[in-house]
Amino acid sequence: MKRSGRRPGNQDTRSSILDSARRTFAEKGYDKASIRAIAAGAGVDPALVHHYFGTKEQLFLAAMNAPINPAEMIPRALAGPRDQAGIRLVRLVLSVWDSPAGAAALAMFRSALSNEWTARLLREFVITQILRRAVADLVLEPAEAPLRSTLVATQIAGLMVARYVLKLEPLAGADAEVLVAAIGPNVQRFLDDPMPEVFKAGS
Amino acid sequence: MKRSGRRPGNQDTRSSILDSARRTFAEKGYDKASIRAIAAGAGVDPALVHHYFGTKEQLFLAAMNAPINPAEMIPRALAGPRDQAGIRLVRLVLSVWDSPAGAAALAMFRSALSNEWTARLLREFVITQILRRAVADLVLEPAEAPLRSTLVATQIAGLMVARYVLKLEPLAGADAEVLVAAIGPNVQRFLDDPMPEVFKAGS
DNA sequence: CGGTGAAATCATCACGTGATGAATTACCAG
DNA sequence: CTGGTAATTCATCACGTGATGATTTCACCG
Repeated sequence: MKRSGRRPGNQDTRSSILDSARRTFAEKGYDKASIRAIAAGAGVDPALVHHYFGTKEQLFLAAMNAPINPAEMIPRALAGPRDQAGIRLVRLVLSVWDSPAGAAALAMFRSALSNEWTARLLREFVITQILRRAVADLVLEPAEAPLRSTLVATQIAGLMVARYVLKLEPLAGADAEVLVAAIGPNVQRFLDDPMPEVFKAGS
Repeated sequence: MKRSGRRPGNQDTRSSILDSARRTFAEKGYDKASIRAIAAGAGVDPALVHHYFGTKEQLFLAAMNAPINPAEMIPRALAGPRDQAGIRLVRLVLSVWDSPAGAAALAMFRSALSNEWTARLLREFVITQILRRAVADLVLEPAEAPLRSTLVATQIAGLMVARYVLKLEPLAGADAEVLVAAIGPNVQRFLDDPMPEVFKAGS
């Protein structure tokens, strides 16, 4: 009367595990997303998750690898008049995160806020791939690029926290273009506005 | 050969537990801050923590109650010329969080990013005590106050995330006044700048 | 028809968590 | 000196976690 063993049909369980992993990581973060919950979300035994992807870290990396590919969308933010880069940046961020494909990005972000090694992961990813590779190009004075790009990151991260994590109303339910129009110019000013003369005081 | 029972000396263990709780909550967040770790930080048995404060939630609330009292510092942000409120607000935030007393606030913030009920806690606290009670007064047009104040919250939250949670350099190590000068004006613009005409598109 | 390897499940293990109740000790009033 | 009460510790419990190894079943190929 045992019914172990292989189940008929489904040969796409591997990718359905990945889907469930992205969804679960997105709404719970890395720590609180249990392998059991991910397995249940895919209608599958927890051990099977380990069978396909080894450890939990590897599953997380596998879930993040495919959908996060900024190399394709960075040019889209750079193209166009330079004095509207801030607006384009905010619009790009919102369009990515509001789309279903943004679940993976949201997963990584939420995880980075509560877990140490995912935070390191995101930090290095954001710094090397986004800030230094894209935002820094928008800054005229190279010496100011590091601080200016982290200031931009400040506004973008705050938007994501308020809208997607804390869900502060009415901002969380606001139309994307309203936010683009309201926040974009401020991002632009982080890129352009003259820096205070206190600039040399670094660390 | 048992050495249970009461220890000599120390009658201030209760407050030392609270101290350890604030420190631990601040650097780990609500979930990852184990009662065992808090007890160890105070050099005390875990059961004693339950003895003084009942459940973990009650301990968290007790640890947050005392040091978070915005009623005293809100007037400080409101006083002064209205067109520099943004600068004063950023300066106030940084001064609070950079001080050792800011550990409790940091605890609440980090916890709100990873835990559901602490998020609700902070959300309602921030909305009712900070935004509606202070920031909203700075907005000229009352109808715009809700959105404008959450926009301000966006920038403030992003500053805290980047500086204290993700620790993005060079922003994390930057001098406070540099950030005040760079970010304050943008906060001010969230209060003053004309809103886009797309405004009616709410939820 | 058979058999080989992958897919899937079951039954655990070791561990850390929050929490509880009993036992032990120190302090203080009488 | 003697109770009694509060402070502190010990020994657990029940639970959820990530992970492993054995075992069973299916699919496919010859």
